[in-house]
Amino acid sequence: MATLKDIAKQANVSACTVSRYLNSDIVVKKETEERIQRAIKELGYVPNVVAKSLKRRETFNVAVIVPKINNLYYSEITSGISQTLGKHHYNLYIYEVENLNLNEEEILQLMRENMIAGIIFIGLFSDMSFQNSIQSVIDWNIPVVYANRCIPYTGFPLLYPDLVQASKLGTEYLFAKGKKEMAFVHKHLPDELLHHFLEGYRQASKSKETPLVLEIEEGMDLSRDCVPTLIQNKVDSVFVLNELSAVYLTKALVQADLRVPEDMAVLSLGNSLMSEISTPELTCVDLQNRELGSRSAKIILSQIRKEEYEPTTVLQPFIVERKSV
Amino acid sequence: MATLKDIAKQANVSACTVSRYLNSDIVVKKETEERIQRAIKELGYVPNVVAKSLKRRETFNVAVIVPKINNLYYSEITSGISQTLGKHHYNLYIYEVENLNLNEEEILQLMRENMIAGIIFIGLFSDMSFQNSIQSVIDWNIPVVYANRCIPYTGFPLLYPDLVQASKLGTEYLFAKGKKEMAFVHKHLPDELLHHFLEGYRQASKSKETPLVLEIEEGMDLSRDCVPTLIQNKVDSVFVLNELSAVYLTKALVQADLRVPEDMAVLSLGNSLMSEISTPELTCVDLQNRELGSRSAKIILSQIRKEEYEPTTVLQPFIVERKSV
DNA sequence: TTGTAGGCGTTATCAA
DNA sequence: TTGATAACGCCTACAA
Repeated sequence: MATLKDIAKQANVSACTVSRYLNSDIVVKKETEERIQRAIKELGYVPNVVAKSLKRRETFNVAVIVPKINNLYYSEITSGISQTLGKHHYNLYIYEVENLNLNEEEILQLMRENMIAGIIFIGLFSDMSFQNSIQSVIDWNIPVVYANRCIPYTGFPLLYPDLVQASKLGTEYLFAKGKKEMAFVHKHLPDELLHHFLEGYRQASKSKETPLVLEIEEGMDLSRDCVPTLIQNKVDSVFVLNELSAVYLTKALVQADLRVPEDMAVLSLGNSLMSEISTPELTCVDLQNRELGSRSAKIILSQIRKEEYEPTTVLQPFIVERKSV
Repeated sequence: MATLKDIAKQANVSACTVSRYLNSDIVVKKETEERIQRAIKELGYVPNVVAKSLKRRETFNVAVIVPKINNLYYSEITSGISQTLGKHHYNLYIYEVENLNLNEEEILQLMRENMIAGIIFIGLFSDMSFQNSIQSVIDWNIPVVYANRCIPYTGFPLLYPDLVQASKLGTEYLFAKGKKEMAFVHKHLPDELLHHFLEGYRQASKSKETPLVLEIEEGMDLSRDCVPTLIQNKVDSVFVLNELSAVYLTKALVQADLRVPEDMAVLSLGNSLMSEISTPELTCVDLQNRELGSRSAKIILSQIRKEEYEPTTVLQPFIVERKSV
């Protein structure tokens, strides 16, 4: 394995010159350049990024901490990150929390050991729990981005979709389609988040009454536990705040011989392939997950380069019309 | 940022001793150990893996080269890899070829620059094209695993599902369900692979006649171009060799007022969430993608550790019964 | 425009 | 059981 020194010797210059040439900030003589080029080819030289990282005290590695990678919701975000990072020649580490069995402290220690250039957290730690490690991250001065959760903390850049707007758009859309009585269905959504949706509903409906809110609990049978409740409450449309649940609920509705959307409209939150392959195809509120990832990566890069960046990025959702509303 | 030396000074030992203690191959005196431990705590020492890598000339980073991460087929494999790697404290780099705009040579150069401990290719390069770089990989002596494509090359470990068996199982299953005339539907499947399926069919049907094989081409409308062909050929069951296509074809069949499975059974290849949320839920041949990933990771680790490993791993598929057959 | 020398943080070799 | 010393491959003052 040839090193810089070998190239230098072969080209009859000093290692320093080769290094300068490769990092091409300062110009070298044309003839020198040619000799170096030839030596590199002849010896099949490949620079050693690890040595470079050690010397420069920085790597080109960005870590993404994600709950689960085989989930279209997260993998869409991740793919956006990957795309932007790749364009800028940064490498992408993936850490699936589900598989890792590490607590936050340990994850952060791992980041530090590996001289990670920046960390992108994709919404996963319960907000308060992460609060504990914030101090470490700040002390250590590692660029961090927190994507996909709206938490009130402003110590590092946040990116998330405008959930109030998502709710408002969705609610307006259902009303515009002639629906009178809507319900929200969600799965383990913390109160803070649910609150955004109720606020959006309030803005759109201009009514003081709160709509029915149904939580899907673990092991619940939608056909038995959920559909009857909706019917009893004379609900004619549901806004399901979890895409997969929207798909399953739609299945349950169809099975109960309800027509979607005539008897019951279903609006799903999130626009992955799942909504598209559901039957009927789900109309949904697109949260722009890929864009979220891409922007997260850009902000991490800005931080790494000590450039300016937006402390908060709120993405605007939009409706994608299909056949379930 | 405290270093080994700082710890050594604080604990009144040499850096060497601290290093030995941390890598705990050789024992140190109990009293020394305590002093070192205390120093580490007091100074908040975190080892520097980059320096370690440089010195030891090896990293703990494994790269996965994957066509597309936001695709359940690949992300299931990737997640299996991630899980196994995580258990052994290896880090996972992800390179999405679709985003990378790099040719093989460049990818391999990247791997080398970063001193990657091993590379897992997930079926993506057209076989012959990858053939060109094989020599580099072998020369460079980087552990490599090639997952999810059955190619005849045996220079490095291969893992793939038994496609002949998948086809045989599927065919037998369709016949067992009383179907008389089946067709294969695929999308851009190269002839070598298609061949496996025809072989499996032959073994299961014991007939010399070849079944109808229908290729879905780019921009094809399934309802218009595919369903009529199936009907004209009096086909009563299809084995779709691509999960997403199976979902869409099922949609088209239902739209054409065919009953699935009574008029036309659909068997899908691959068992991700997609088959499960399709309507009707798709019976499928599970290719064990997560297991494939997990095994790939294990083989990479064996190679890295210079242990023995299976040069070829063939995973046995199995039927998952749902409602489309 | 180019070269010299020292060090990034760790581990390996050898000696004590 | 421990320590001194020299690398690993690269970058960067500083000097020429």
